[in-house]
Amino acid sequence: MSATSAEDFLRLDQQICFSLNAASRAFNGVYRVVLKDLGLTYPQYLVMLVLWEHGQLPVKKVGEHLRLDSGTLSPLLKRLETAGLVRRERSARDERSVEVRATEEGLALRERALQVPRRIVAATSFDVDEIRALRARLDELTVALDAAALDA
Amino acid sequence: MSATSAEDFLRLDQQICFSLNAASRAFNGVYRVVLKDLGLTYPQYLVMLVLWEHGQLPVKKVGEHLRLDSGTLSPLLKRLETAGLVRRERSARDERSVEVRATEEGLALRERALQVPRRIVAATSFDVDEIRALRARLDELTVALDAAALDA
DNA sequence: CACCATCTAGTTGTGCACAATTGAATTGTG
DNA sequence: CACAATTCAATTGTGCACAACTAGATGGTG
Repeated sequence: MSATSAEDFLRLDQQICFSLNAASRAFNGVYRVVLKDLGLTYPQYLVMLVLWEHGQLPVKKVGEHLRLDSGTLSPLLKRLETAGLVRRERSARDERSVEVRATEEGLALRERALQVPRRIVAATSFDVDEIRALRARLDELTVALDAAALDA
Repeated sequence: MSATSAEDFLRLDQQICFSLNAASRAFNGVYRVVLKDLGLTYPQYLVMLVLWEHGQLPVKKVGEHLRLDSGTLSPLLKRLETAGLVRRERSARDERSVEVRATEEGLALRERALQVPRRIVAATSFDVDEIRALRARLDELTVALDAAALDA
């Protein structure tokens, strides 16, 4: 009778998912506010972070950094190109590949973006160690979930 | 020189957001696999959970439970109605409101859904206390982020 | 009682995530 | 070298999140 019932599990799992989902969307809300000045969405900001850090990269590599595929990246990069922040050029060495890099305008945006992270961290009300611990926990979770998704 | 630079903050915040985002999407992936048999997406499953737990509810209340607005719920509920799982009826007492409830088929689906949570919890490789602790942490985060989003 | 602010769903439009497919280029193997 | 398998980006289609707006119903106030 003390065995955990399906109902208990249901409540429990609902809450962890709700919590994760809610936190993710709450983050998104804060980013939306903070990034509005820069004219970027959160996923676009992530792409710019990757380009600022690594310079020119093929779409494939950008996708590996962000765990995104071309179905998401192609239209996103096209919007960034329309906004004048990145350039896409088919690679001469491997014609399958498309190299992406920030334009001058895209590089200039980095200066204004430098204040973003501080504002985000402040918004969490967590300190560095707390964030680190939470991140580690979430990464464990992701590894386990990814492994589980492959089985079924 | 020991003050945390903008670059450090950038790296840190990038990782917490990456981690949260990745975990959220990993959860989604597991749910996609597990819910495929039931013919539900994860958000649809959440709506059914609410209806199973609370019975008939106006769209507004469903949205409050899930933190979703009519822009998301209206088409989602329409899909569930097309699938024969819910019914929508404009309230007689308040014509602004639309009452949503599970059909018999929708209620029957609950039996098959009872096994879902156990599989999800198993996929996390976390035990009950770990999940509870993580959930509490995420809820704190959400509260802080929501509060911060209102300021700006 | 009349009118205005508010509330509720729904719609429209934008952007993201992801599955599935396509087409072209490349690589590996016989 | 030829050809089959693989790789990469793009496209198509579905579904969700959210902002902005519409239309209709309701309720409070002068």
